[in-house]
Amino acid sequence: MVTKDLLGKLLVRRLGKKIISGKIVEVEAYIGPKDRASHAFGNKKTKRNEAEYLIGGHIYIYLVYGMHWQFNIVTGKEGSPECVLIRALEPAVANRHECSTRLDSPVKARRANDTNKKFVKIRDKLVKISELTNGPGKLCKWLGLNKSFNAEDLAESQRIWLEDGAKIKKEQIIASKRIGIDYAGKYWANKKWRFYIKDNKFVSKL
DNA sequence: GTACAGATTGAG
DNA sequence: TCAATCTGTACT
Repeated sequence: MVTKDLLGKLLVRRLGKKIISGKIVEVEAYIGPKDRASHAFGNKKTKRNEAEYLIGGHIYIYLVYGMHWQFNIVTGKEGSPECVLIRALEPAVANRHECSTRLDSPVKARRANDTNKKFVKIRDKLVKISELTNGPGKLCKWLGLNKSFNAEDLAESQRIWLEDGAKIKKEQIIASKRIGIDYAGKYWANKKWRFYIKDNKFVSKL
């Protein structure tokens, strides 16, 4: 399954001259027309979700709750609306002591061995690095993603792309229920299509 | 046209 | 616990 293969890969973003990246540590699969929780349930196609029908490797990004972006990677064939929601990243800043964001100039994180004690400054607020990308809305904010990235091809883009990272062992991958889709009914809501890396501090929820 | 719910987050 | 506030859908 493509979904699990994304775990451990590096999502790389170019912001001007700066390049920031994060390891994908949490994903959710949405498998198209049959999936009641998918935006493309019943082959539904609207202006919002039409990027989902592109060939795998494109980006599908949309807004929820009027304020948060959700970053998805399309995984299906053309016309086959399947995608993977990226729920959490482990930012490279966690290992490097440095960070840059579109929201603020680069700031050095406080040196500390424990990730939970490292901070970066965003809009004059200190944010725990471990709180930076542990949620689908948060990671989009950190990477400065918005509607303009919709339908962008990850293989062609000069501002965002994927790189291979450390391979994640099967034993390290946990499967669980997807989040926030109770409206889809028990059958679909209970599908274990959320995958995350065991013991990773950046996963949004246990 | 109006009403409403949602793949969330952060403040109080 | 709740407000923020965009988008598509299902109504009138």
